[in-house]
Amino acid sequence: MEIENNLPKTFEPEASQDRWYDEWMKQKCFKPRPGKQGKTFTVLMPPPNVTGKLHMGHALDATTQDTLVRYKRMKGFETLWIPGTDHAGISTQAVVEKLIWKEEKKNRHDLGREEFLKRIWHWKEQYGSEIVNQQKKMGVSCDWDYSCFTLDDIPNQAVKKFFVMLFNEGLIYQSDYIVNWDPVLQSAISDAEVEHKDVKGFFYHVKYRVKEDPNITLIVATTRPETMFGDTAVAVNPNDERFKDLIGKTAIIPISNREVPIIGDEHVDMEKGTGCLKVTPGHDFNDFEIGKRNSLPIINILNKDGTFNKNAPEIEGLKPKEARAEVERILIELDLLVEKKEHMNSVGHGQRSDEIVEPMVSKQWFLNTTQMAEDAVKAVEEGDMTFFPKGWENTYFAWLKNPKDWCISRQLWWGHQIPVYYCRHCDAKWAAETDPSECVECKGKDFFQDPDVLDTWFSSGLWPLSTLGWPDEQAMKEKGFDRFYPNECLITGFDIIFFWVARMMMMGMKVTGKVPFNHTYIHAIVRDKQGRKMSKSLGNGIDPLDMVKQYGADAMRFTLAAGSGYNRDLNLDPERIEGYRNFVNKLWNAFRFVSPFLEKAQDELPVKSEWHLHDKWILAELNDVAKVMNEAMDVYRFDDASAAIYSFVYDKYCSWYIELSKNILYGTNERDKVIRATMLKYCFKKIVALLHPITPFITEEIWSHLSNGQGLLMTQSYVEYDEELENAEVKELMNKFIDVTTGIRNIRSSVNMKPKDEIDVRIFTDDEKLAKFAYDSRRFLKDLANVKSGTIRNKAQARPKKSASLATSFAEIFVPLEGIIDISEQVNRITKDIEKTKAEYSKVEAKLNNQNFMANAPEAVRVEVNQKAKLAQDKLASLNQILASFQ
RNA sequence: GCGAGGUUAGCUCAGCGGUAGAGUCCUUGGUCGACAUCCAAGUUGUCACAGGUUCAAAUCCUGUACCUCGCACCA
Repeated sequence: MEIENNLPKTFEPEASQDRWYDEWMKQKCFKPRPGKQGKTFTVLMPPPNVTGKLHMGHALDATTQDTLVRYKRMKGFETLWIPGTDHAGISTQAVVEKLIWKEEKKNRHDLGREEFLKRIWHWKEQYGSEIVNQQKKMGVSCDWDYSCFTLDDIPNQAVKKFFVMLFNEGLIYQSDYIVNWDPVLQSAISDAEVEHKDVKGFFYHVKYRVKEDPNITLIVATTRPETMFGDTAVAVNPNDERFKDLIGKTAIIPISNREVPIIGDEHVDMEKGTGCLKVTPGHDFNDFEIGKRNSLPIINILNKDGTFNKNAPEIEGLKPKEARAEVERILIELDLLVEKKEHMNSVGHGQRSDEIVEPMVSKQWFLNTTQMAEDAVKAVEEGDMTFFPKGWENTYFAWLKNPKDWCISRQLWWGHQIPVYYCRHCDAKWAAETDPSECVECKGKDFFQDPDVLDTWFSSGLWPLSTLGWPDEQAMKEKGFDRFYPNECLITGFDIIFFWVARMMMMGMKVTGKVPFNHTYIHAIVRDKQGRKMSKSLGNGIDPLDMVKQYGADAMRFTLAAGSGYNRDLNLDPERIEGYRNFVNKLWNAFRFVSPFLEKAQDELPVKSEWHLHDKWILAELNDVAKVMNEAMDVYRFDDASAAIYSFVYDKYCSWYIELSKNILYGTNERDKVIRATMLKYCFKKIVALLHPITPFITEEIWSHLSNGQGLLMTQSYVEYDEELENAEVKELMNKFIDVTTGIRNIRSSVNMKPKDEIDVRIFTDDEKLAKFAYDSRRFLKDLANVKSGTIRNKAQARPKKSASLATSFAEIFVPLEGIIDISEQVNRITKDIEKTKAEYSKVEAKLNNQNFMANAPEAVRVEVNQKAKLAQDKLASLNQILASFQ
């Protein structure tokens, strides 16, 4: 029979991807639709930066979320996936500033705030949607109508409302405090944005004279001698016998010769350094605390760009590194430097700028998070929000159980300007949700808004609320706030557990009293195949769009899903994507095989009495896969789900079911052909449904050929486990049949037979069911192992002499080839197998002889071990039979 | 310093009390109507190390070594 097939030989992803994405959009498949569960399912996409380009982390985010969302949608939940983008204050401002500098050699101050912001908005309109288009290439099925930008009207309102609320409660306050100052951004940054890196530096021992007693010099140890211009005390431990008497006296700072008090403070560690500490409250976190305790003055010696100011005249205008060298030179000149030795120092760097941050005292806005943090901890402890995998709650707790006030002001222009107003006339200071027209106190018109903007994470923290319309009541109604809040699940990486997850928890609970989401699934960080972080400097980045182009979005997605379980690293090797591309193609070709027979297939399964054993078997196996996949998806084990369907498609459906079907489909019995075609089609529909959440494009493509106008696959029901289809007996029988077939192939291979050499096979078994089934299946054995003829007898019968042979625990297989085969080689094979089987047997035998085992092991285990012993014995007996046949 | 995770086949990883698994790689053999992005057969492991608990340990406990990652400190 000639088969006509105009389907391409390999799956062509690109055309399929665009076509189906457009179709899904056209049919509004991404919009929430009430389903049979009668419940909603909401997922919030971590909003990528508008400056962003899709990287592997995003691709993983997109894959896990889209897989989950498509799954839940098919399960019949009213599913909403909310997309959006983040204004990402610091990085966006930096990107645009750099661009303007490159093109016009102007900085933001040259342009002025208003003009600069106009430029950023312009840039955002032009490039900000790039990442969205890239997400679409990956097939994400979020409801784009919900899409939101953190600087849109509603998020703006949310930020102001929340700010004013907490301001009026006294939780947001302004204070002169020592903060991490990023000299490149010229802004304060939060503790969380500081990364500590080890830097090689020096330890300096410097002489400080004592005014009251010229004979005494104090040796002060420091890593930063240049900051001595900001010293306002020298501190020793009050219990330190060496220096006790000096407390209350006066030290003279080198170079500037300024006089400062010598104080006692418990913070000073007698063991460390020289036991004498220079105190610089303006530029060191610990010293700031010492200063507060001892009412020391603060001297700021740095400009906003990190250079030294006029309070350090000898090094004014220098950068810290140059200043240090200069101070060192002067100290040597004055013979005040006692010692300089190498020292590894961990120094704070700005996360965005990668520049050394300088502790500096300045007026900033802080949010007191003590109570909110406590509530957020409690919510997880009491199970209102659960982490998957659970271990990540430790990271969450570590941050929230030791809350520090959060510095929320940034000296930037791009972001939410702090809604606090100052009256020039009467010194009033107030927070307002809407632009005020007059001073709240004196009704004067001469007031101004605080120039700072809020930390990006302040608006991100309100994201679960603002994306659903809060605080605008009309918008909340339209977007279904009451139905979709709390979200069901948040999916993100562990690096932003405290930046984002913790803050959403705190802020969401503060506003609504309810957690913003019930689950947090923390996925892995994508690394290169050697486990290194992907970075520009290493050049080891893998561009997801390249991969999509090369292998298709489905292959890319399957790879990421298969790598996503409860692991924290995902080491990605492009070869793996290639492997899964092959899988996608395998599926395609399986479909190509089935497709010519679809005409014959009926829509309904035939009555059970017409099911062939193969049919019962494949339906039972398919049912198992459905069970595994449902269970795995529900707990975010995308790896288990992927593995289950992968092995089903390859090892069950293609290798056996399709192969066994050929004889029927190319045979003469028309009724059998119809049944088999129907079964193949039925299974294929289930396979593509099961796979659809992971590989949406090819499955939708194949479905379009199978569906007979049932609509799109993505709107179909997911495959559920069905107890009726369980069939342990059939599975056991098929497995034995597979073992026999494999055994025959094995024998063929061991004697180097060509595939086209036909053979005669003698099978000996006492398993009557198998004997009957194998006999009935003789035409299939011809196809599968080129068996021309053979016999099936019970083990009481005599074995053929000198045959290539093999034994399982339930059958012996002989292929008489006397004269052709190398007997000694066959004897070797069998002997080796005997050794192996003996070893297995002695293991179980030891258990059975162990009285403690028999007394303590559970019944089920004992039965199992007994069975194993019997199987091993049976196999041994068979092997010995075979060995005897060589005599 | 505190905390979390890891160490299983050459590579990438799953398994987390009852006979060591997958993919990939490798070896051998295969062209005829699904697929060479394929098929068949095969090889591959002191489950880091040392103790302990248990009838039974890759799996639980303790310790050691090495690797990752957080957090803190750093005069």
